[in-house]
Amino acid sequence: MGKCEQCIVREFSAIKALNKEELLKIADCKTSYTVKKGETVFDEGDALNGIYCIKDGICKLSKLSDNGKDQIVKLVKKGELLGQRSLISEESTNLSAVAVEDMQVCFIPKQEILQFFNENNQFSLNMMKSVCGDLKDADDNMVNLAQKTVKQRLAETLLKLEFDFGIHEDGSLKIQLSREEIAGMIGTATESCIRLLSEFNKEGWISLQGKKITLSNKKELQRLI
Amino acid sequence: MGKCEQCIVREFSAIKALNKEELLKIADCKTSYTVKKGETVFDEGDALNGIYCIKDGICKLSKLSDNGKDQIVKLVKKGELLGQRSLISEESTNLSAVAVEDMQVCFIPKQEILQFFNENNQFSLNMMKSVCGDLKDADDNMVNLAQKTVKQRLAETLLKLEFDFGIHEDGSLKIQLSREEIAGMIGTATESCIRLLSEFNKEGWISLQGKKITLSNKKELQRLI
DNA sequence: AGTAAAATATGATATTTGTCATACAATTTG
DNA sequence: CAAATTGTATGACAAATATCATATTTTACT
Repeated sequence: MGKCEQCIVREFSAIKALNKEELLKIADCKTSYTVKKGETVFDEGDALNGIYCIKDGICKLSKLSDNGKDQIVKLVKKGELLGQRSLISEESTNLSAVAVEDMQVCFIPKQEILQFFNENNQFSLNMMKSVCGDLKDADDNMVNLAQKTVKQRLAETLLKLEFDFGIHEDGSLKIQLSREEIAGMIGTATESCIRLLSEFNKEGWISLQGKKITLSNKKELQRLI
Repeated sequence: MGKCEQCIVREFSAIKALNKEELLKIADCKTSYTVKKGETVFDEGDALNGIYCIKDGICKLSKLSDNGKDQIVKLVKKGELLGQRSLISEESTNLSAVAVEDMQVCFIPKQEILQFFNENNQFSLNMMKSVCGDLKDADDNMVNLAQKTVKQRLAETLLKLEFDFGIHEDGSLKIQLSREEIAGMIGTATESCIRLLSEFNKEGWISLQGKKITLSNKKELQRLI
């Protein structure tokens, strides 16, 4: 079992504030496992008994709306943590987490984390900063959802996906989402999303080959926003 | 100058974790002042050198969208703090804060707060919880904006305004917002908002007398959602 | 009080977006 | 491998919402 010292999560999350001793502690109590694409890490309403470190893969945080559609609130990728908000608020989750690609995660029990909060101030501060970052993103997102057209939101989302997750050698987006998932991110009907992707394709701004999306004219996409 | 001990902000915010000594410290360095309705506490992009305690009044946190409309992200009322996110993230603000009614605020310099973060763990925890609460609200709001109709959002917002700010003896909402502000909360055009308010009025679900709004059939409003 | 400015209200119309129907392609399953 | 299921695509239409125009009312100002 890994000692957490080399873990990527240590580079990108609040965990980086932990010292060797503390790392050994979580190495000792953590549970590692795999979550296959499409499988659920936790569900809306679940009470979490700890947080998840994402060693590899990507998952979507989403919430089911009354109309039956799943709104994707955030994509979380390797190096990041999952479940902090619920742990801090001492509430059950308001979102569900489902793997968008195969994931490697480690579960760390609540007690350990709470102890770090009490003993390691830098850890608390890092965690706070991370939540604040999420809050800022959420605020920005709210404004986009409220004030921008679906077309603008799609263009912005595509650019953000490329920025956040990168591209393959052939130029296509590394992250592969279904049309339904993209629609769930921008807050529109799946059909509208498909239609707009086709339109972008016809305009030559993107190119589509199956699930693969390549942004071929980012300037034009940027101009839309 | 007050000693902060009796201040309402101490009841409802992270400040409640501070002991007498710490309270005296902020009492010593704080600046109290009044912000008139319509005046700005801080503007999007401002670098804040501290946080604000709201002793009285209400303000709106909003963000200007590219289309020139102001999206209201949150209403903040007496007892709450303002500017924590920017302080923690060490970034300039992403939102502007404008008084919706006359406010009494106290400004506490950054250094004091940062010191409390280092020395008072409960204070940090409280602050974290508060930001997490904001994050949860923002997530919920995102889903509403993305998945619900304007009509549903208006109904929900009206109910929430009554819940959060209460009613006068005559039953009308204590908080008075312009139609434009309500539109900015639900993310729609001012005209659409006015039109729907008229419709709700005709249906007998609410009654309008100038800026005063009374929810006369909350069941029906609830049913809409 | 009287005028200007701003906020509210409402109609007419255009645009955007959602919904339903259907076809086809891709993927999964037995 | 074939059948069934799921995902993608597109058309036709309906519904929701924005925009523009124009009254009317309220508020602010000297």
